[in-house]
Amino acid sequence: MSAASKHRVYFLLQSVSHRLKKKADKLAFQSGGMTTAQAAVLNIIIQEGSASQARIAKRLSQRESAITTMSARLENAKYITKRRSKDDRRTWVLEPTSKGLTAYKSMKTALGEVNDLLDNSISQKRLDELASCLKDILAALEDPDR
Amino acid sequence: MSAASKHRVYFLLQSVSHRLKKKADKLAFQSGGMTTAQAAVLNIIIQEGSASQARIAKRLSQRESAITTMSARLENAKYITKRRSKDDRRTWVLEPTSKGLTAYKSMKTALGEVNDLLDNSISQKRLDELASCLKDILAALEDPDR
DNA sequence: GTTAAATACTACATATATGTAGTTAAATGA
DNA sequence: TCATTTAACTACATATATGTAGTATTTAAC
Repeated sequence: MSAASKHRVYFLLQSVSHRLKKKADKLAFQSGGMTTAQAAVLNIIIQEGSASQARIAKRLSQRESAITTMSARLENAKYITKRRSKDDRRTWVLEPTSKGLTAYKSMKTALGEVNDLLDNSISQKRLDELASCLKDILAALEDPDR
Repeated sequence: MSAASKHRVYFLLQSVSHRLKKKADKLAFQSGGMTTAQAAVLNIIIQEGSASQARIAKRLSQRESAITTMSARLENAKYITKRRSKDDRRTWVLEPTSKGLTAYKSMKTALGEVNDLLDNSISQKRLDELASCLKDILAALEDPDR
Protein backbone atom coordinates (compact mmCIF):
# COMPACT_ATOMS: atom_id res chain seq x y z
CA MET A 1 0.00 0.00 0.00
CA SER A 2 1.31 3.42 -0.91
CA ALA A 3 2.15 5.93 1.76
CA ALA A 4 -0.48 8.32 0.48
CA SER A 5 -3.34 5.87 0.53
CA LYS A 6 -2.18 4.52 3.82
CA HIS A 7 -2.63 7.91 5.37
CA ARG A 8 -5.51 8.89 3.13
CA VAL A 9 -3.81 12.18 2.42
CA TYR A 10 -6.21 13.08 -0.35
CA PHE A 11 -9.18 12.67 1.96
CA LEU A 12 -7.42 14.62 4.71
CA LEU A 13 -6.57 17.45 2.34
CA GLN A 14 -10.13 17.70 1.12
CA SER A 15 -11.50 17.65 4.66
CA VAL A 16 -9.14 20.30 5.97
CA SER A 17 -9.64 22.47 2.90
CA HIS A 18 -13.41 22.19 3.11
CA ARG A 19 -13.56 23.02 6.80
CA LEU A 20 -11.13 25.92 6.53
CA LYS A 21 -13.10 27.32 3.64
CA LYS A 22 -16.28 27.22 5.67
CA LYS A 23 -14.55 29.02 8.53
CA ALA A 24 -13.08 31.60 6.18
CA ASP A 25 -16.40 32.18 4.42
CA LYS A 26 -18.16 32.74 7.72
CA LEU A 27 -15.54 35.21 8.91
CA ALA A 28 -15.50 36.91 5.53
CA PHE A 29 -19.26 37.28 5.44
CA GLN A 30 -19.28 38.79 8.91
CA SER A 31 -16.52 41.21 7.97
CA GLY A 32 -18.31 42.86 5.09
CA GLY A 33 -20.23 40.76 2.64
CA MET A 34 -17.58 39.53 0.25
CA THR A 35 -16.99 35.79 -0.12
CA THR A 36 -13.56 34.16 -0.20
CA ALA A 37 -14.07 33.21 -3.85
CA GLN A 38 -14.72 36.86 -4.69
CA ALA A 39 -11.74 37.89 -2.60
CA ALA A 40 -9.51 35.50 -4.55
CA VAL A 41 -10.48 37.19 -7.80
CA LEU A 42 -10.22 40.68 -6.33
CA ASN A 43 -6.81 39.79 -4.91
CA ILE A 44 -5.43 39.15 -8.37
CA ILE A 45 -6.94 42.31 -9.81
CA ILE A 46 -5.46 44.37 -6.98
CA GLN A 47 -2.08 42.61 -7.13
CA GLU A 48 -1.77 43.29 -10.83
CA GLY A 49 -3.45 46.69 -10.87
CA SER A 50 -5.85 45.40 -13.51
CA ALA A 51 -6.48 42.04 -15.15
CA SER A 52 -8.36 40.35 -17.97
CA GLN A 53 -10.74 37.49 -17.27
CA ALA A 54 -8.46 35.05 -19.06
CA ARG A 55 -5.58 36.11 -16.84
CA ILE A 56 -7.64 35.53 -13.69
CA ALA A 57 -8.87 32.16 -14.94
CA LYS A 58 -5.30 31.10 -15.57
CA ARG A 59 -4.01 32.22 -12.19
CA LEU A 60 -6.87 30.49 -10.36
CA SER A 61 -6.80 27.36 -12.54
CA GLN A 62 -10.41 27.95 -13.43
CA ARG A 63 -12.48 28.17 -16.58
CA GLU A 64 -13.19 31.50 -18.17
CA SER A 65 -16.90 30.81 -17.91
CA ALA A 66 -16.53 30.74 -14.14
CA ILE A 67 -14.77 34.10 -14.20
CA THR A 68 -17.46 35.61 -16.43
CA THR A 69 -19.99 34.93 -13.68
CA MET A 70 -17.69 36.06 -10.88
CA SER A 71 -16.70 39.31 -12.57
CA ALA A 72 -20.35 40.10 -13.24
CA ARG A 73 -21.07 39.55 -9.56
CA LEU A 74 -18.12 41.70 -8.49
CA GLU A 75 -19.11 44.47 -10.87
CA ASN A 76 -22.70 44.25 -9.68
CA ALA A 77 -21.51 44.70 -6.10
CA LYS A 78 -19.40 47.71 -7.22
CA TYR A 79 -16.15 46.07 -6.16
CA ILE A 80 -14.67 46.35 -9.66
CA THR A 81 -15.26 48.11 -12.97
CA LYS A 82 -15.16 46.51 -16.40
CA ARG A 83 -14.16 48.21 -19.61
CA ARG A 84 -13.08 46.95 -23.00
CA SER A 85 -9.37 47.08 -23.76
CA LYS A 86 -8.34 49.49 -26.48
CA ASP A 87 -5.64 47.10 -27.70
CA ASP A 88 -7.86 44.03 -27.90
CA ARG A 89 -11.58 44.52 -28.16
CA ARG A 90 -12.29 40.93 -27.07
CA THR A 91 -10.72 41.62 -23.69
CA TRP A 92 -12.20 43.16 -20.57
CA VAL A 93 -9.99 45.24 -18.32
CA LEU A 94 -11.07 44.67 -14.71
CA GLU A 95 -10.05 47.25 -12.13
CA PRO A 96 -10.82 47.60 -8.43
CA THR A 97 -13.07 50.41 -7.21
CA SER A 98 -12.31 52.25 -4.00
CA LYS A 99 -15.13 50.23 -2.45
CA GLY A 100 -13.40 47.11 -3.63
CA LEU A 101 -10.07 48.16 -2.15
CA THR A 102 -11.66 48.98 1.20
CA ALA A 103 -13.63 45.74 1.33
CA TYR A 104 -10.55 43.75 0.43
CA LYS A 105 -8.62 45.23 3.35
CA SER A 106 -11.17 44.13 5.93
CA MET A 107 -11.35 40.79 4.16
CA LYS A 108 -7.63 40.31 4.66
CA THR A 109 -8.05 41.01 8.35
CA ALA A 110 -10.76 38.37 8.56
CA LEU A 111 -8.65 35.86 6.66
CA GLY A 112 -5.89 36.57 9.14
CA GLU A 113 -8.04 34.85 11.73
CA VAL A 114 -7.96 31.65 9.69
CA ASN A 115 -4.19 31.87 9.59
CA ASP A 116 -4.17 32.40 13.35
CA LEU A 117 -6.22 29.25 13.68
CA LEU A 118 -3.62 27.41 11.64
CA ASP A 119 -0.86 28.91 13.77
CA ASN A 120 -2.53 27.66 16.91
CA SER A 121 -3.06 24.17 15.52
CA ILE A 122 0.55 23.15 14.97
CA SER A 123 4.02 24.51 15.68
CA GLN A 124 5.61 27.11 13.44
CA LYS A 125 8.21 24.60 12.33
CA ARG A 126 5.60 22.10 11.22
CA LEU A 127 3.60 24.86 9.55
CA ASP A 128 6.67 25.76 7.52
CA GLU A 129 7.15 22.14 6.55
CA LEU A 130 3.45 21.88 5.65
CA ALA A 131 3.77 24.90 3.37
CA SER A 132 6.88 23.43 1.81
CA CYS A 133 5.14 20.10 1.11
CA LEU A 134 2.14 21.83 -0.41
CA LYS A 135 4.36 23.91 -2.67
CA ASP A 136 6.12 20.79 -3.94
CA ILE A 137 2.84 19.01 -4.57
CA LEU A 138 1.56 22.06 -6.41
CA ALA A 139 4.69 22.06 -8.55
CA ALA A 140 4.20 18.37 -9.33
CA LEU A 141 0.58 19.02 -10.28
CA GLU A 142 1.62 21.79 -12.62
CA ASP A 143 4.23 19.58 -14.24
CA PRO A 144 2.76 18.85 -17.70
CA ASP A 145 4.37 15.39 -17.78
CA ARG A 146 2.00 14.11 -15.17
CA MET B 1 10.14 32.55 6.24
CA SER B 2 7.69 31.95 9.00
CA ALA B 3 5.70 35.10 8.48
CA ALA B 4 5.75 34.66 4.73
CA SER B 5 4.61 31.06 4.81
CA LYS B 6 2.03 31.85 7.44
CA HIS B 7 0.23 34.10 5.04
CA ARG B 8 0.20 31.52 2.32
CA VAL B 9 -0.70 28.23 3.94
CA TYR B 10 -4.44 28.80 3.61
CA PHE B 11 -4.04 29.77 -0.01
CA LEU B 12 -1.73 26.84 -0.66
CA LEU B 13 -4.15 24.40 0.93
CA GLN B 14 -7.02 25.68 -1.17
CA SER B 15 -4.95 25.55 -4.36
CA VAL B 16 -3.68 22.02 -3.79
CA SER B 17 -7.11 20.81 -2.75
CA HIS B 18 -8.75 22.38 -5.78
CA ARG B 19 -6.26 20.99 -8.26
CA LEU B 20 -6.28 17.51 -6.74
CA LYS B 21 -10.06 17.50 -6.82
CA LYS B 22 -10.02 18.37 -10.51
CA LYS B 23 -7.58 15.52 -11.20
CA ALA B 24 -9.62 13.11 -9.14
CA ASP B 25 -12.88 14.14 -10.81
CA LYS B 26 -11.40 13.64 -14.24
CA LEU B 27 -10.05 10.18 -13.38
CA ALA B 28 -13.29 9.28 -11.66
CA PHE B 29 -15.40 10.33 -14.62
CA GLN B 30 -13.24 8.30 -16.99
CA SER B 31 -13.47 5.26 -14.73
CA GLY B 32 -17.23 4.97 -14.73
CA GLY B 33 -19.33 8.08 -14.46
CA MET B 34 -19.43 8.73 -10.74
CA THR B 35 -18.05 11.98 -9.34
CA THR B 36 -15.84 12.20 -6.26
CA ALA B 37 -18.60 13.96 -4.33
CA GLN B 38 -20.92 11.07 -5.08
CA ALA B 39 -18.19 8.59 -4.17
CA ALA B 40 -17.74 10.30 -0.80
CA VAL B 41 -21.41 9.75 0.01
CA LEU B 42 -21.42 6.22 -1.34
CA ASN B 43 -18.28 5.46 0.67
CA ILE B 44 -20.09 6.19 3.93
CA ILE B 45 -23.14 4.16 2.94
CA ILE B 46 -20.94 1.20 2.03
CA GLN B 47 -18.76 1.55 5.11
CA GLU B 48 -21.76 1.53 7.39
CA GLY B 49 -23.90 -0.90 5.41
CA SER B 50 -26.67 1.68 5.34
CA ALA B 51 -27.01 5.26 6.47
CA SER B 52 -29.54 8.05 7.01
CA GLN B 53 -29.09 11.40 5.30
CA ALA B 54 -28.48 13.09 8.64
CA ARG B 55 -25.69 10.62 9.35
CA ILE B 56 -24.03 11.32 6.02
CA ALA B 57 -24.38 15.07 6.47
CA LYS B 58 -22.70 14.82 9.85
CA ARG B 59 -19.83 12.67 8.65
CA LEU B 60 -19.16 14.95 5.68
CA SER B 61 -19.65 18.19 7.64
CA GLN B 62 -22.35 19.20 5.21
CA ARG B 63 -25.94 20.39 5.38
CA GLU B 64 -28.78 17.94 5.09
CA SER B 65 -30.15 19.90 2.18
CA ALA B 66 -26.99 19.09 0.25
CA ILE B 67 -27.41 15.40 1.01
CA THR B 68 -31.06 15.47 -0.10
CA THR B 69 -29.90 16.51 -3.56
CA MET B 70 -26.98 14.08 -3.63
CA SER B 71 -29.02 11.08 -2.51
CA ALA B 72 -31.64 11.84 -5.14
CA ARG B 73 -28.90 11.91 -7.76
CA LEU B 74 -27.40 8.64 -6.49
CA GLU B 75 -30.79 6.96 -6.42
CA ASN B 76 -31.54 8.27 -9.90
CA ALA B 77 -28.30 6.72 -11.15
CA LYS B 78 -29.26 3.42 -9.45
CA TYR B 79 -26.21 3.49 -7.18
CA ILE B 80 -28.34 3.36 -4.04
CA THR B 81 -31.88 2.61 -2.91
CA LYS B 82 -33.93 4.70 -0.49
CA ARG B 83 -36.61 3.38 1.84
CA ARG B 84 -38.27 4.78 4.93
CA SER B 85 -37.07 3.43 8.26
CA LYS B 86 -39.59 1.36 10.18
CA ASP B 87 -38.30 2.74 13.47
CA ASP B 88 -38.41 6.40 12.51
CA ARG B 89 -40.65 7.41 9.66
CA ARG B 90 -38.82 10.71 9.18
CA THR B 91 -35.66 8.87 8.24
CA TRP B 92 -34.51 7.43 4.93
CA VAL B 93 -32.42 4.27 4.93
CA LEU B 94 -29.91 4.50 2.09
CA GLU B 95 -28.34 1.29 0.87
CA PRO B 96 -25.92 0.54 -1.97
CA THR B 97 -27.12 -1.39 -5.01
CA SER B 98 -24.88 -3.96 -6.66
CA LYS B 99 -24.30 -1.39 -9.38
CA GLY B 100 -23.23 1.04 -6.69
CA LEU B 101 -20.83 -1.45 -5.16
CA THR B 102 -19.27 -2.24 -8.53
CA ALA B 103 -18.93 1.40 -9.52
CA TYR B 104 -17.38 2.22 -6.17
CA LYS B 105 -14.68 -0.39 -6.64
CA SER B 106 -13.50 1.05 -9.96
CA MET B 107 -13.75 4.49 -8.40
CA LYS B 108 -11.33 3.46 -5.68
CA THR B 109 -8.89 2.27 -8.31
CA ALA B 110 -9.08 5.64 -10.03
CA LEU B 111 -8.59 7.51 -6.78
CA GLY B 112 -5.53 5.36 -6.21
CA GLU B 113 -3.93 7.24 -9.08
CA VAL B 114 -4.33 10.50 -7.21
CA ASN B 115 -2.59 8.95 -4.24
CA ASP B 116 0.18 7.74 -6.53
CA LEU B 117 0.58 11.27 -7.76
CA LEU B 118 0.97 12.41 -4.17
CA ASP B 119 3.45 9.63 -3.52
CA ASN B 120 5.53 10.75 -6.47
CA SER B 121 5.47 14.42 -5.45
CA ILE B 122 7.29 14.22 -2.14
CA SER B 123 9.17 11.65 -0.07
CA GLN B 124 7.35 9.20 2.12
CA LYS B 125 8.75 10.80 5.23
CA ARG B 126 7.39 14.21 4.27
CA LEU B 127 4.09 12.66 3.24
CA ASP B 128 3.81 11.14 6.70
CA GLU B 129 4.51 14.49 8.28
CA LEU B 130 1.99 16.15 5.96
CA ALA B 131 -0.69 13.67 7.00
CA SER B 132 0.18 14.21 10.63
CA CYS B 133 -0.10 18.01 10.30
CA LEU B 134 -3.43 17.75 8.52
CA LYS B 135 -4.80 15.46 11.21
CA ASP B 136 -3.79 17.90 13.92
CA ILE B 137 -5.34 20.83 12.07
CA LEU B 138 -8.52 18.82 11.59
CA ALA B 139 -8.60 18.06 15.30
CA ALA B 140 -8.15 21.74 16.10
CA LEU B 141 -10.97 22.65 13.71
CA GLU B 142 -13.26 20.16 15.36
CA ASP B 143 -12.41 21.47 18.81
CA PRO B 144 -15.57 23.32 19.90
CA ASP B 145 -13.52 25.86 21.88
CA ARG B 146 -12.15 27.40 18.73
C1' DG C 1 -4.64 39.66 -48.52
C1' DT C 2 -7.41 36.04 -47.54
C1' DT C 3 -8.07 32.03 -44.91
C1' DA C 4 -7.18 29.12 -40.89
C1' DA C 5 -6.18 28.89 -36.18
C1' DA C 6 -6.05 30.60 -31.75
C1' DT C 7 -7.78 33.72 -28.14
C1' DA C 8 -11.22 36.06 -25.09
C1' DC C 9 -15.35 35.93 -23.86
C1' DT C 10 -20.66 34.53 -23.44
C1' DA C 11 -24.63 31.32 -23.01
C1' DC C 12 -26.46 27.46 -21.21
C1' DA C 13 -26.81 22.92 -18.82
C1' DT C 14 -25.38 20.63 -14.80
C1' DA C 15 -23.10 19.43 -10.21
C1' DT C 16 -22.22 20.75 -5.78
C1' DA C 17 -22.53 23.45 -1.63
C1' DT C 18 -24.75 26.91 1.84
C1' DG C 19 -28.55 28.94 4.26
C1' DT C 20 -33.32 29.78 5.48
C1' DA C 21 -37.91 28.40 6.00
C1' DG C 22 -41.24 25.00 6.28
C1' DT C 23 -43.25 20.00 7.09
C1' DT C 24 -43.64 15.84 9.44
C1' DA C 25 -42.51 12.83 13.09
C1' DA C 26 -40.40 11.70 17.50
C1' DA C 27 -39.07 12.66 22.12
C1' DT C 28 -39.67 15.11 26.33
C1' DG C 29 -41.44 17.56 30.30
C1' DA C 30 -44.93 19.19 33.00
C1' DT D 1 -51.98 13.61 27.69
C1' DC D 2 -50.81 17.64 25.60
C1' DA D 3 -47.65 21.30 24.52
C1' DT D 4 -43.00 22.15 23.39
C1' DT D 5 -38.83 21.09 21.63
C1' DT D 6 -35.90 18.51 18.82
C1' DA D 7 -34.78 15.85 14.71
C1' DA D 8 -34.92 14.43 9.75
C1' DC D 9 -35.95 15.82 5.78
C1' DT D 10 -37.73 19.01 1.67
C1' DA D 11 -38.16 23.34 -1.03
C1' DC D 12 -36.22 27.17 -2.75
C1' DA D 13 -32.86 30.96 -3.52
C1' DT D 14 -28.14 31.73 -4.30
C1' DA D 15 -22.95 31.07 -4.98
C1' DT D 16 -19.51 28.67 -7.17
C1' DA D 17 -17.41 25.53 -10.44
C1' DT D 18 -17.08 22.50 -14.83
C1' DG D 19 -17.84 21.59 -19.60
C1' DT D 20 -19.60 22.31 -24.24
C1' DA D 21 -20.89 25.16 -27.84
C1' DG D 22 -21.00 29.42 -30.04
C1' DT D 23 -19.51 34.53 -31.24
C1' DA D 24 -16.29 38.05 -32.06
C1' DT D 25 -11.67 39.42 -32.68
C1' DT D 26 -6.85 38.83 -33.36
C1' DT D 27 -2.91 36.43 -35.08
C1' DA D 28 -0.52 33.46 -38.06
C1' DA D 29 0.16 30.87 -42.40
C1' DC D 30 0.16 30.66 -46.98
